[in-house]
Amino acid sequence: MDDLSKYGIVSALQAIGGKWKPHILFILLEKGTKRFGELRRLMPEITQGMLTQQLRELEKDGLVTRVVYQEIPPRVEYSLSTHGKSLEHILREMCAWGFTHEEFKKMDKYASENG
Amino acid sequence: MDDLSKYGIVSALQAIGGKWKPHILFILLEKGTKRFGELRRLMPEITQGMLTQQLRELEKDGLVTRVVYQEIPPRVEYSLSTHGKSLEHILREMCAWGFTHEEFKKMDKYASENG
DNA sequence: CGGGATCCCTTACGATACTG
DNA sequence: CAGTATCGTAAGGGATCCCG
Repeated sequence: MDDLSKYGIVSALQAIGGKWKPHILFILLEKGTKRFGELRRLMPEITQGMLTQQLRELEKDGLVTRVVYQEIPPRVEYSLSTHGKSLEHILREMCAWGFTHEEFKKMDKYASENG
Repeated sequence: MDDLSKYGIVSALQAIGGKWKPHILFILLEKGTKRFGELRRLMPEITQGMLTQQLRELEKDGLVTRVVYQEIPPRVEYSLSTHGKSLEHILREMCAWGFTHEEFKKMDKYASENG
């Protein structure tokens, strides 16, 4: 690994970073194909506009596949692309590290409060 | 992995995300202990203030160890803590995935431009 | 149902000047 | 040398309204 390592990680962070993308990716990873409305129900805090925007970015990055069914009422389904699924291992590792990090911070706080 | 997976990843992203932290972590990972001025020279684009802020946050998160030598002129050395080193595997995987992602985007662009 | 458009706020980031 | 303080800008995120 050379001095340009950072560029790879910057690209990765742009693809999966932000407030909502990890959550969306995990849902599609764990639960498979979902409609727009289902995603909204699974993420009650997100607004319609933000969900649309995040899905568009994930689609543009090739991580999520969007399928539109020309029906009345309209139906749109989202799923992970093959490329998106290649993130599974890294997402799970980040998740695991994050949990140990939370534990570490609690212990660290305890240590600093009690010597 | 349950529905709360996202929390781990949010914690991880807060610890290593942002414009500068990955670069700082990679430098300390690859080159070992560095003084403040050395870090500045290795990252010419960052301002003093930002470097200080990012290092403080990394230190607060327990990823980076800061050692002050009471000398004139002052000397301060930064290095990865044991906990910080536990990020090595994940950082390298993110970096590798990021590079393949860049290649994917180029191919995807080519495909969309040429059928 | 699944959006798009607009406006607003907060946070991240950055430039500059000053200091023990 | 290794910071701190202040101020300004850019980007991310959010509320609301409208639409085929």
